[in-house]
Amino acid sequence: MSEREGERRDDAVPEPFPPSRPRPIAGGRRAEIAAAAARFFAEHGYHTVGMREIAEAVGMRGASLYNHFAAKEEVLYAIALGMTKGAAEENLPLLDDEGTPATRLAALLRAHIRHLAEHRVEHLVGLRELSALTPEHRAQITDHRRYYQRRVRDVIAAGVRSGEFAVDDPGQAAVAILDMVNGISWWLRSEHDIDQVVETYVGFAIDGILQHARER
Amino acid sequence: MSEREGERRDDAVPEPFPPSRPRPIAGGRRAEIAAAAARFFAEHGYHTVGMREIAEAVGMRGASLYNHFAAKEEVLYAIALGMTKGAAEENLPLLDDEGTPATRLAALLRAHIRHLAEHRVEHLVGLRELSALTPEHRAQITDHRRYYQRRVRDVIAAGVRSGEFAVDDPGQAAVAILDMVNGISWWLRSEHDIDQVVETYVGFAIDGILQHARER
DNA sequence: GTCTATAATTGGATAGAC
DNA sequence: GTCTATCCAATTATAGAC
Repeated sequence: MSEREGERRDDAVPEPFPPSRPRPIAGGRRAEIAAAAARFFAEHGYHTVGMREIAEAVGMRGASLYNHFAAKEEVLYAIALGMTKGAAEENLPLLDDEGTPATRLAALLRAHIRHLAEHRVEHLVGLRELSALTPEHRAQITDHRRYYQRRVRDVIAAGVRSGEFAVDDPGQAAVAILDMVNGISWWLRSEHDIDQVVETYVGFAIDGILQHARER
Repeated sequence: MSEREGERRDDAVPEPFPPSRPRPIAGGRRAEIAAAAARFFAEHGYHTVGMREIAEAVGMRGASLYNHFAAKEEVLYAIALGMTKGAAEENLPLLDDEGTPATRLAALLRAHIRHLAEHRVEHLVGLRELSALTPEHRAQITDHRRYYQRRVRDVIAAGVRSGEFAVDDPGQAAVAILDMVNGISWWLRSEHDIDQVVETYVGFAIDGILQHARER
């Protein structure tokens, strides 16, 4: 029920994720192409967008794209990877900060929703176009998402043990919360007040689903 | 704060949805084709599945499909419509039954999740392949979903007025709840215990997000 | 209503000059 | 690294016999 020493926590980081580092998406032309492609993919769907269309958006001809990506599918993979792997690397460290499970999870969710809002199109594409990836690439993306989900489950489980949260199945709660917040990328528009959305959803998750003790 | 007469309720059905009735999806060959297509679309994505593949699954040649559907996109439309319109027609009447907002919404969510579990592939396709529809068809589907969402919002608002629920923004709560439960279609497998999932999620929504008074 | 055959188009990817 | 030109494969949809 109490934490041990303040150094180790019972939801401490499990095996760190394998150091696969295919190629950085950030780095000039490549990033520019991926960003343009993500916008088109999000609006019209992966298969209806042609290489020529993407090329035109960044001011080159279709054939020139192959100097930056070996195939169209590689563009999609870069987008999906930047979203899943990127989100994991930027957000998950917050779970290792000081604080109770409730404060740490709240921090993660705030970062998660903000990340999702900033990379809305990439998120949408990464969620929706999984079936267009090669089996190998799809497996990579799925692994990253599973790892993320497991970390959330673990901090929820820690909160249940400490008495902060009251749910029967931390794994199911993690899935429900992540599906709920990821749903934001489907309807978020620039008109929305992000701060408002963030606080509302953190409340839904922590005070709502996880029944964070609110009477004391 | 109290209900008027027991006949009218303050979340009573708004304008009934327009009686567009393009063609019944149920009815022999057409339904068989749509069902097969839905399975393939869900697994591999709309654009990677060919008419030949669908035809083979129902024991005919690709060209013969055009005796039942005018185009491939019409198959997708039939699937999406059967899912959105079908769900609305089967589930929404539960909101007009007797009972408090909490019991009526719980009944709707139970039916919603069961409907989603029984038509899992259609649900997945209807959620994911919207961008492959013609603008007109996409607008139809979106209208149905908006109507469904509005009905959920209204019953939540009624629950807030009656003091059963405690949320600031019923519309936002409706979106969050529907995104959460619709997320089920992404990971549900036949191994899962549906009854368990249903009760867990109804709890997340009613007792959790909506903070249904649980201390009295 | 199903078939065979094929039209018509699209779009990913490559060759090779510059 | 970008271009022009082109190949090539895949796929929706149609024509017309049965």
